[in-house]
Amino acid sequence: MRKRVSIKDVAREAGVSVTTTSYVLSGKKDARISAETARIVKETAERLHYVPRMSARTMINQKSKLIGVIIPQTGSSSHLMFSNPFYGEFLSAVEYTIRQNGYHLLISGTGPNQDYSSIAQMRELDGIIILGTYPCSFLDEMKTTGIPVVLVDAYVDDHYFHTVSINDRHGGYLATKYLIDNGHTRIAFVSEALRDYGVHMQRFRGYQDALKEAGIGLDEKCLYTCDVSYDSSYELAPEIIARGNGETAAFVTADIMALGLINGLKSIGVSVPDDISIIGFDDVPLATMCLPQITTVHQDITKKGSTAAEIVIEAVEGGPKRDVILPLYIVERDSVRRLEPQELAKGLSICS
Amino acid sequence: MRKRVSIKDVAREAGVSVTTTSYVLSGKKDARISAETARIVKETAERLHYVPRMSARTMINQKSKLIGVIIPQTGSSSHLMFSNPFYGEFLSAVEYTIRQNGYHLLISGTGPNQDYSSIAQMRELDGIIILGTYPCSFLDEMKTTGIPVVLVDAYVDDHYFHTVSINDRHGGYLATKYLIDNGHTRIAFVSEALRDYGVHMQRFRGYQDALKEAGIGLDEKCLYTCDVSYDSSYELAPEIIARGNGETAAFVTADIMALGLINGLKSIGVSVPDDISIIGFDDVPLATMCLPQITTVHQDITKKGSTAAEIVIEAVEGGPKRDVILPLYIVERDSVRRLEPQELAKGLSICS
DNA sequence: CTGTTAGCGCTTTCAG
DNA sequence: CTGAAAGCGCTAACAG
Repeated sequence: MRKRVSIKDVAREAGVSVTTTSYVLSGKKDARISAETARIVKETAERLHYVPRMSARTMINQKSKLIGVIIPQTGSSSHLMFSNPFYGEFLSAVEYTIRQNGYHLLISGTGPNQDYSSIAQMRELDGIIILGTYPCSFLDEMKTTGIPVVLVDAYVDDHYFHTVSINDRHGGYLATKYLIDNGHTRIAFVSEALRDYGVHMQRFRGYQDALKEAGIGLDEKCLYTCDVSYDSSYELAPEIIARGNGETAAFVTADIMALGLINGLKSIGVSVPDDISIIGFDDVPLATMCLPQITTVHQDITKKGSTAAEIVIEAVEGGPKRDVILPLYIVERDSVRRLEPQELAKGLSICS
Repeated sequence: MRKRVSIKDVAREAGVSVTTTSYVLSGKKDARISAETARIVKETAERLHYVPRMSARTMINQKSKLIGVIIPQTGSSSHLMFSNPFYGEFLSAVEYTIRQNGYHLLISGTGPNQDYSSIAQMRELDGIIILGTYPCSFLDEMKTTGIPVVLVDAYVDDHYFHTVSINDRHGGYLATKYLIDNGHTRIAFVSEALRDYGVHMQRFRGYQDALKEAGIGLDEKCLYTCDVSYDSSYELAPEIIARGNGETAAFVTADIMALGLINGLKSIGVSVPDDISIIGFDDVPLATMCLPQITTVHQDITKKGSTAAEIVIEAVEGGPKRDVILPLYIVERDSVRRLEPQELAKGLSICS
């Protein structure tokens, strides 16, 4: 391998100084360079396949043109959580938007001995997009870096952070209300373990709101917890039946979990929606690929990604604090059954 | 924001020179530094929250500790192809392995006016993992950068590139043979448009091999093409039926397509496996989340990712050329039905 | 065992 | 309109 061509080489070859070369190639507006010189320099750079090194530029500009994205990891293996298709779709939108603006994407999980603020500083990230909920200490560390951060799907009230989210509480309300409007009164709530500032907590509040509005008391026995994964919710199915609370419906706070539950239920002879109705959340493509197709709360994941990306970039370039809330609506499909009045008292037939 | 602390600050604060500081912090083995000095320096660095900047290191070492991954993009929107869960799982494994070795992941698609070799040089990537098939001109450009490249799922015979793959031809053979062994003789082949060096081409060869072995002639009318996406294969369903070739089975070269086809068929009243049997390829988690669960050719996607990652890292650090072929086997599930002898002549009942 | 110093490739005053 | 030179943060000879 021959040595890589530097700006010096271009300058020498073009017969001008490095300054001139730099001016031409970085397109400085106030550089009074003759058209002819500029042409020669550009041509020479092209001919030598000159590509400026970001590392050198970064040292000077204090700008790396790099955006970091933090995606939740699976607890067990600390692999990135791409098992939930939500993240792939989100990332795809972020990458596209970022790239259109001349940035690149650094993607990294964090291990026990490597905190992200170090990675951020080491790589001199211009901006960071954080997906999901993290301990306050983690976010405080991020603040000390001074790097703009966009929080996605986290309820943290701190002026430092930009946010993009949906109204999860309202979403939870809509989902639960939809079940109630379809005649259900015994409604299970299935979610990830509730954490402060987390989306599931908010969806739970919405669940409570709808119950309260309908005059239905909250029954702690109808609350279930599992990981946000297909397998975990699949395995939850027998427990729901075993507890025998007679739910006729369940609000499951992520489609991937809803699908796991539906299939888990199916595997023990319980049919959705015939025996129990299920409504999900997210509206990932998966929701229409299965049987029954999942009735769910729709959010625009791609839009969430592109919005987060736009906001970091704006922030990097000095933009103001932004907090965006994206819309939400119910998509009716086949996993919820209308319960007729006479069935109300019966409860889940399997348990009778 | 106060200015970021540099190695100079640490040196001054610790009362030693920058050299000493550098030696201590970058853990040079041959540095004869007194234990006491080392302790003080480390402590000071800690106290000042010193984090070395990679950009400066990169300039010196010519090593960025960055690995680039190229993921196929959707033709239409040039978003990363995360709609196929294959890529998420793959990426997840790469990221994890890379990170364990002190590298980070740069992920970027490429647009029309931004060729990847420029990105690679600009970011001074240490290594590159390329997923899928690209024009030779693209690969030739990569070669000129001198950066180690691992090709995943591409059949390019060039000593420059490391490769990790599976025996796609054998996989295609296994899949087709499985259908034949189950009594099928009219077998459709559904794949992405065949490209030289591509995995689908190889799988097609395997399809031919099995047909030939069984003395079944190749019928061009039974060859179908669509995008590697759920929607695209969903829409293919009516065409397969309309052509009226009487296939009793289909080998579909990706699970995501197989699922789309199954559901597309279902939507027009054709049942899998009752009316037509389908075998997929990949064994993504999706294959067990649907009904019927998809009989498919299993490959270990996570292993593929971690292997690719290991190979780039080895290559970066001067390792030899490697070509790894991962194993493959059939997973029997519910999308293939055994065809009884008397049904053989009948063909697809729908078309009769 | 530790300090001085010369760059790595690039941008940017400041002089011509 | 163009060039010389300083310096971003860090490492690695080379001296002491």
